[in-house]
Amino acid sequence: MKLTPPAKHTLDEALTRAGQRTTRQREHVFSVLLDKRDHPTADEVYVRARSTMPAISLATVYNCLETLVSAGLVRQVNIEREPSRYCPNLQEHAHFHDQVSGRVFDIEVPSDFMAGLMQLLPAGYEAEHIELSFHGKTAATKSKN
Amino acid sequence: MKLTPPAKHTLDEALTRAGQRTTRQREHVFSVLLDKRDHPTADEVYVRARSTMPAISLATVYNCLETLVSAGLVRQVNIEREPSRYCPNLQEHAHFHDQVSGRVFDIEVPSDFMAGLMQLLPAGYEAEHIELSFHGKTAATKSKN
DNA sequence: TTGATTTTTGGAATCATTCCAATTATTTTG
DNA sequence: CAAAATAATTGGAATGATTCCAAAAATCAA
Repeated sequence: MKLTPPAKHTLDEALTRAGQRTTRQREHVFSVLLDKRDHPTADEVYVRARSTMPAISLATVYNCLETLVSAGLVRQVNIEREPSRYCPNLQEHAHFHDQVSGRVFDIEVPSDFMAGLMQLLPAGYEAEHIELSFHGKTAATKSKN
Repeated sequence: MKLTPPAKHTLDEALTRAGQRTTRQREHVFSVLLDKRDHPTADEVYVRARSTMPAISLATVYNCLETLVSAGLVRQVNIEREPSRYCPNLQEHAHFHDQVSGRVFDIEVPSDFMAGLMQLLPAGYEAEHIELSFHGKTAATKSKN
């Protein structure tokens, strides 16, 4: 509901670096994402954001998310053509999409591993970003994001 | 424009196995995909299909593509929330998305490699399908798909 | 403060895709 | 083969996530 000082600092700095202002709404949307580390859609963020900022609009949520993404603070996760999801986990990682519950889980990937994937590329291809996602079922869908 | 006998056989068999009929339109859409091995969107398939079957409708193209995908003959490729693309390359492979031209290229992946990726999954996660895509630029965007 | 620039906002617009009900094609059965 | 049953095609309407827009509000710069 409220940004911790270091988070606030990260936000301010990233926004400034991107030439954007820190606004109440951007702070709030960022805090919503940090607060519950799952992978909410814009609409879910909207619902959560409104619980403590009832006047915020959906358009603003979209705007804020886009700003946060382009400032490099948040990652936009697209799974099959479902609504985009947003996650504040910036560490390079893969995703697991539970085909039953629809939920998305972060999968840690050794830092050098992704780099290794680059070897697959023929000469002339320069990837600046790799996306790796698994689709299947979880034993029980036990954890919480 | 016309299915080769082996392709026709593959199609018939896969459709029958899936409990679906072989129709003129399904054959045609399949042939359109085989004819030019790029990664067309439904709309592009529609345009190509119409050039030799002017009466086919967009809804039918969507239906046929969905049928072919579920029959396991065609792979649906989703890149960032762009319109779905379709590719008849069934071999396990990755994709490279050229951020400049928007084009998608197939990237071959050693057959055992994908299996190796499974090791990244914690216990309890069972992936039945892995998606790997690279996003970046190509040296010159020289090839043709 | 004044003006200039950004943001926010609600609603309209967009666009890929799906849905629908009617027609047409294909298969099955008698 | 004809008739009935089933499935596929079609055009247009509906959907739903996202973007666009123009006006109002907030923030910053001078």
